[in-house]
Amino acid sequence: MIFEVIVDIANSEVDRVFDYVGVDGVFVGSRVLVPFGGRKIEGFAIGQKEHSDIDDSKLKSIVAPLDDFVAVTPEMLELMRFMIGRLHIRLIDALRLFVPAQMRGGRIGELKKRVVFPVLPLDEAVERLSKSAKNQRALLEFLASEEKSDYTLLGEKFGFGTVKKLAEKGLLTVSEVKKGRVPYKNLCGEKQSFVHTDEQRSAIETIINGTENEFLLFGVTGSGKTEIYMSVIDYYLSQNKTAVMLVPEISLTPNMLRLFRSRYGEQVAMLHSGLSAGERFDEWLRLKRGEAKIALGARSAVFAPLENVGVIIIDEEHDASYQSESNPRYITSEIARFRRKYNGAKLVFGSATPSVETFYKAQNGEIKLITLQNRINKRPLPEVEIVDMAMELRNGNKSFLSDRLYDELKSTIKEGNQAILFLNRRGFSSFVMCTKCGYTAKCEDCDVSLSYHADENLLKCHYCGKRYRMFDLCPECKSPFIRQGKIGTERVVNELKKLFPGVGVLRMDFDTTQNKEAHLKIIEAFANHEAQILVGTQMVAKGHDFKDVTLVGILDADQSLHFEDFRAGERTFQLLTQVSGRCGRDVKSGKVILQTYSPKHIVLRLAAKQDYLGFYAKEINIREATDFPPFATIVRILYSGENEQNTISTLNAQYAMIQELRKSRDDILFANKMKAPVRRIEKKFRYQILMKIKGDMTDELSDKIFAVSDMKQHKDVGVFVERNPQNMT
DNA sequence: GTCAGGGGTATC
DNA sequence: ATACCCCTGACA
Repeated sequence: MIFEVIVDIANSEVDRVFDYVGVDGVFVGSRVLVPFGGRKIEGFAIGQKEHSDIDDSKLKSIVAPLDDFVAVTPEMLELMRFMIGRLHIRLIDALRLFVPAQMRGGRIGELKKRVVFPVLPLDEAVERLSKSAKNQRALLEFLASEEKSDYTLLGEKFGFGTVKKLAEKGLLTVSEVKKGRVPYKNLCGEKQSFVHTDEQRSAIETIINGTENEFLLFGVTGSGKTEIYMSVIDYYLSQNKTAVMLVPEISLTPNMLRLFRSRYGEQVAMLHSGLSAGERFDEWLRLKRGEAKIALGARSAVFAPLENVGVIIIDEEHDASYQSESNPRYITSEIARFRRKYNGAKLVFGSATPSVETFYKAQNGEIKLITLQNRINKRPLPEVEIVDMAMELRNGNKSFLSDRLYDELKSTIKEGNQAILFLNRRGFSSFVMCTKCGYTAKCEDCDVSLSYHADENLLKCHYCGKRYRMFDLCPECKSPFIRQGKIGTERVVNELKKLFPGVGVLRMDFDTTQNKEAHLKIIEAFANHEAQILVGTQMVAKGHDFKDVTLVGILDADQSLHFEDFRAGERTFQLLTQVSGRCGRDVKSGKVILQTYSPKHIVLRLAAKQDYLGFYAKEINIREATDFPPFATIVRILYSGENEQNTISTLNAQYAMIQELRKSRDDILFANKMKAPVRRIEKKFRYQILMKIKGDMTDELSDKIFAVSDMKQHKDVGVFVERNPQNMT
C-alpha cells in the first residue's frame, strides 16, 4: 500500500503529498517517520492508494509510525481541506493545529516514572551484601518497610550510585510505569444538586429536542447559563456522545474548572495555555483515547481530538480571543460549525452581550434565539451611576478617583465588603514626557510610546515587550521635569495604599499573571478576603464570581470608546456590562460607579442600564447605514517588512492588482491603501490595504484576493490577509 | 591540483 | 528546510 505523506516542514515548496510505501502499523491519519532528501523527517499520512505515479526507483518506504495511535481522524483530515480553502494556509499548518505542539519532534511523550522492586525477600538479599555496604542495606530495609518504590526518591535518599549498584547485582529490578499528569489536581469540590428554573428547563429542552442545530443563549450575567451548558452536556454524555466546551482564555477561572471537575471528575480534560507542556499532552491523549469525554478549554480546544461529538458550546461568544490573531487566522465559530455538521452535533453560543454579527443571525433565524429573562433567585442587576470626570476636574478633584467612588470605597471597606476597580491600562503610566522640550520616550523597534513600570523602574514597550532604563533627567534636554502619562493599574494600587492604609489591595493584569497559575492564585486570594480591593485590566471583567463584591469602579470608561475601529462601541458596551456584572452576585446588592469624560455618550448610557437590545438596535442601524459587518465583510491585507521601500513597493504592486480586480466586479465596495494604525512593530514597517466587500465574501472573491496576496516580489515582506479582523493595530 | 563557499535544485 | 550537487575562485 502506498501512503500520501505531508512532511512536517513549514515551507510552501514541500507542502504537498509525497508517496511512500507503507509499513505495518501505519494508517491514514498516522504520524510517521519518513526518509526525505537524505534525512529523516516527521510527517502525517493523509491518504493511501494502490499505486503511485512516482517511479519505483525513487519511491522510498516509511521508516515507522511515530505513535501507537492514529493521531488525525478522518474528520480532521476533512477539516484540514476545509481550512485550506477558507484560510489559504498550508496543509502542514492545519495539521499542526490538530496535535499538541510538544508532541512534534519527539520532545514529549507520556511521562514515565521509574520504579524499583526488590527481587528477593529482605533477609536473603542482605546476606548477599558485603558488610560495609551500609547504604545498600538501608535502602533495601527502607524498601521493605515503606511502600515507596520511586526511583528518584530512593536515589535522592540513598544516592543514585547505591540504586544502580543494587540493580547491577540483580537485587533490584527497575521498570517504567506510565504516570499521568493531572492539572489542577487540588481543584475539586462537592457535586451540587441543582433545581432548574422554568426558563432553564425550557432552554435545555429546546437545545436537546429542537430541530434547529445552532442556538444563541442570550441571558444577563447570573442567569444560569453555565448550569444549562452542563445539563446539555449531561444529556449528550448519556447518549454516549462527547462534548466540547469553549471559554475565553481569560475566563477559565477556578470557578469554572472546579464546577466541571466536581461534576465530571476525570471525564473532563482541560486544554489551555496555563498548563505545562506535559500536562497539555496528557489531557490531549486522554481525549484521544476516549478516557475523557469533555474537552474544556480556550479557542484551540475546538480542535479537541474527540469523536462522536454531541454538542459544542462557545461561552462568552462575543469574546475577541475566539479569533486567532496569528497564522492560521481561523475563526473558532467557523471551525465549530464545520464539526457540528460533520458530527450532526448541536452548536450553542452563549453571551449576555452577543456580538452584533451573532445577534443579527439570531434575529433573522439563522441561529435559534433562546432568551433568559431572569437572574437566578431574581437578584436585581446592580445599580450603575455615571460620574462626569470633567465636572470633578472643574470642582478641583485632580485625582483618578471621583468623590463618589472614594466615598463608596470607604463605606465598602468599612462594611467589610469587597470592591473591584477596573482600568484597562497596565503599568504605572501610559507614557513619560519631558514638559520642557516635549520629548516622549518611544520604543526603538515600534512606533509607540513606552509605558512606565514603577515596580521594576523600567520603561516597557507593550507591543514588543522591549525594556528600557527609566531616567530622572530628560535624555534630550537634561531637564528634571518629567511628566507621567495616563494612570495605569500599578499606580492605582500605589495610590490606593496611600488613601487606605492597611487595606489589602491586589492587582491582576498581564504583568502579575506571568507565572504558572498566578491568575488562579490572585483570584483565590481575593475570594479568601486576603484583600478588599482588586484592581485589574479586562482580566477582572470575565466570569468570576465573588459573593462579597458590592462595588465595582470603572475608572476610565472612555478608554476603548474612541478607537477608530468599527467595533469600538460594541467592545466598550460588552466590557462595561461584563465588569458591572461582577458585583451583587449573591445576596448582597451591588453598585457600579462608572467614571467618564463623556457622560452623555449613548453607549455608556445603554451599558449603565445593561440594555443590550437598545444597544443592538442602535448599532445594527449604524452598521447597515455604513456598510459594516454583518452587512459587509472587512478585508485587510497587511504588509510588514524591515525594509520600508520593499514593503511599500509590494503594497503598491498589489494595490494596483486589487484596483484592477475591482473594476470587473461590483461586490468590492471600497478598497484603499494606507499606513497601518501602528506604523512599526518589532522593527517592521506596516502598511495595509483595507477593503469592504458586500455581504459575506464569496469563496470565489476570497480566492482572487489570496491570488493577489501570493504575488510577492520581495520575500522579506510579510503579506497577511485578514477577514473581519478583531484588532486593527 | 585542492578545497572552501555559494547558488541552484529536488526532496516520494 | 536542507542535503547535495556542481561550479567558481583563491591559493599553493
